[in-house]
Amino acid sequence: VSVTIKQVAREAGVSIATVSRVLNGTGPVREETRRRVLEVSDRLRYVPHIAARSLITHRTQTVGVLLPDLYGEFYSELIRGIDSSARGHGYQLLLAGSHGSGSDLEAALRATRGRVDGLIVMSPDVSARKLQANLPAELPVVLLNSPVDRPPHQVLRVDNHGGASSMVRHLASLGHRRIGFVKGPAHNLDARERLRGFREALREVRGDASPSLIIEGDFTEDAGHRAGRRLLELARRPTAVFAANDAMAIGLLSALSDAGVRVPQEISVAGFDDIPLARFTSPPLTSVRVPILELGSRALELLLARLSEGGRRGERLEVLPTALVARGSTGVAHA
Amino acid sequence: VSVTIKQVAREAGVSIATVSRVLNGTGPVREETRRRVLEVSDRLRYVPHIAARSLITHRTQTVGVLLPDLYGEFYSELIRGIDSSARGHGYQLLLAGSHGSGSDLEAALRATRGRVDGLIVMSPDVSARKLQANLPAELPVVLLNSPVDRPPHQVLRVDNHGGASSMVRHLASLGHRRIGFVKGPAHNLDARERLRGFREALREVRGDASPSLIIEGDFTEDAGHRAGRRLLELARRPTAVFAANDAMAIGLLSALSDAGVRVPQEISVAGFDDIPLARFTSPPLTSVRVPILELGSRALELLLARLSEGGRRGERLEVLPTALVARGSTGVAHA
DNA sequence: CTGAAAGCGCTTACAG
DNA sequence: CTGAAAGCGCTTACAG
Repeated sequence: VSVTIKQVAREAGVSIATVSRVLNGTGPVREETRRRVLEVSDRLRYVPHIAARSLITHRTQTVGVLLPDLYGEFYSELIRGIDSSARGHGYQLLLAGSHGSGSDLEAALRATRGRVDGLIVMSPDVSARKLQANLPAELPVVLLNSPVDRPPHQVLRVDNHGGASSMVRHLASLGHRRIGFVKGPAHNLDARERLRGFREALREVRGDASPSLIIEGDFTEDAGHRAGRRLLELARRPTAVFAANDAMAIGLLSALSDAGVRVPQEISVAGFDDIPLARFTSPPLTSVRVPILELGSRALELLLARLSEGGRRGERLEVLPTALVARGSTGVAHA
Repeated sequence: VSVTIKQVAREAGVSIATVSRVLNGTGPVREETRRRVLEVSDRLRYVPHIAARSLITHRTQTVGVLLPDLYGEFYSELIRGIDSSARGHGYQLLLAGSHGSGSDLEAALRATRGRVDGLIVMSPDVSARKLQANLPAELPVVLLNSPVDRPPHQVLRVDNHGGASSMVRHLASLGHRRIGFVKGPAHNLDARERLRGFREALREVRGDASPSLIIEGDFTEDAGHRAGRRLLELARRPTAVFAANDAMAIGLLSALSDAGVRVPQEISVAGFDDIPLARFTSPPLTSVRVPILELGSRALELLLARLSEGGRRGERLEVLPTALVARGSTGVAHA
């Protein structure tokens, strides 16, 4: 169907080896020959067959991206970061989402054999051991927010703990001591680290550590909404609520609005991630900025570095800083 | 590095042809041979090299997905729909976003040669002619919301026109006649169709057709915010505003909230897309439901159908219906 | 039921 | 500077 190198060679009156050399810029070629080959190749709209090439070169110019899920703005930003960086370096993206269960991850991993040069894997939910067992040893891998941190894998993390702590300190500086927290999924590393940061900082500022102030959640708007209702039923309401991600904070805002509770006059609300939408909730959401786009592009860069590394070993763990972004949803504690 | 079919064959004491037959379930094989090959292949953790296979079979089990952009919830939902459907059928996704300009699209298209069995292309911004010229004739293609509708390409569309009209009728039924409209990007087909639906329905209900009620926009929250401010400066404010997508409606809500204008008491606000977040704005956003997830999964199914079609020709244009979802952001006209 | 061989579209030593 | 040939890891007629 498509035009092959053979046709270009015949048409240009040279061997396929020469065509290959011209197109790859390898080896010496007479200028006139070069021009002729290029002219024919353009005219025939020849595009090299990558699969054939990669069989020999062992390079596919493709990066596999395995994500636990694809729901929501977080992932689209992450993918955007990876994609824009990949594009810049001439790489394609093979995407696989929703490997919720371990066997899905394994299947997705297997399916990438021979089609990618490296892997970016985000798997905050899977146990470290399981992950280790499934990762192909021969492929460079960058792990995002993963519980694994031993070589030979590069790990890129977000400073979840530090971000959560600084939010608590921010709230404390506004006078809050009774602070509700809406948790993320129990097996999710990000969620656990955020909870840990919350707890430690709360102790530091001598906040109220009542268990009733900590509500279950799963990172969805719905969970935030439910958590909001539960918190409102408390005998002693918190003066502020910190949700482990923005989606839940948005659900929280919605529940408070439904109940006629004013934010931040009666209750302050804070989130985590600082998704693009956070600026546009009412009131605008105070959050912890996670450089999602950068997380994606940096992951790709680390992977490319490993690809060209050739055995050299560098840092294995990199942590991206977070930043507190104070907006209208947090204010001084009322009572 | 990886184990090849040759190693499996040697280890199992058979020819590579036999290994191939066993693994693909083609051709007759003695049960005992079969078992032995399977045992060895499992033990060695053999995974066939897809690139090598696809060189012969001309099938890659991969679908290329080309999107104009990756920003926001719309795209993550769309990708999620495509991905979940692809996974179910054993297909991988090769993703390329942000082909804003025509040459990017062409580059992205070329890069897919030999690595995909078919293409899902969303390109509401590019002119029909340009698109036609670049699409590989030999590859099955499904076009999403694209201006092209002539064979041989399958086109899947969302009923933008009908959705916009029904929103106008909804607003009219609440007594609104002075309705502002925030446009999407000028060259975007979805945006144009929504505007057209708005205009036609507005005429139907004898609404105010003042040009000052139609504001420029580009589908971002920021544009919605700016549009909100502009509308508030009008001598005669509209009693309702219809944004061409939810992101802009959210920006609008934020601008109104900043200005202390109550929604829907003073102004009704409506969006388009019904992204997951629309339920959680305050007040919850009235919108037009676009089945984004279904758009993605349906696109993949249509593509797969074309792949197995073998020359048979079916419907070439399919339009997914939209649905009005009335929530708290729209109410009866005040004055 | 099984194997030897051709061939998919490329790249790359090896000669010349 | 250029070409013939080997080979990447597979699949698939063709024999037997």
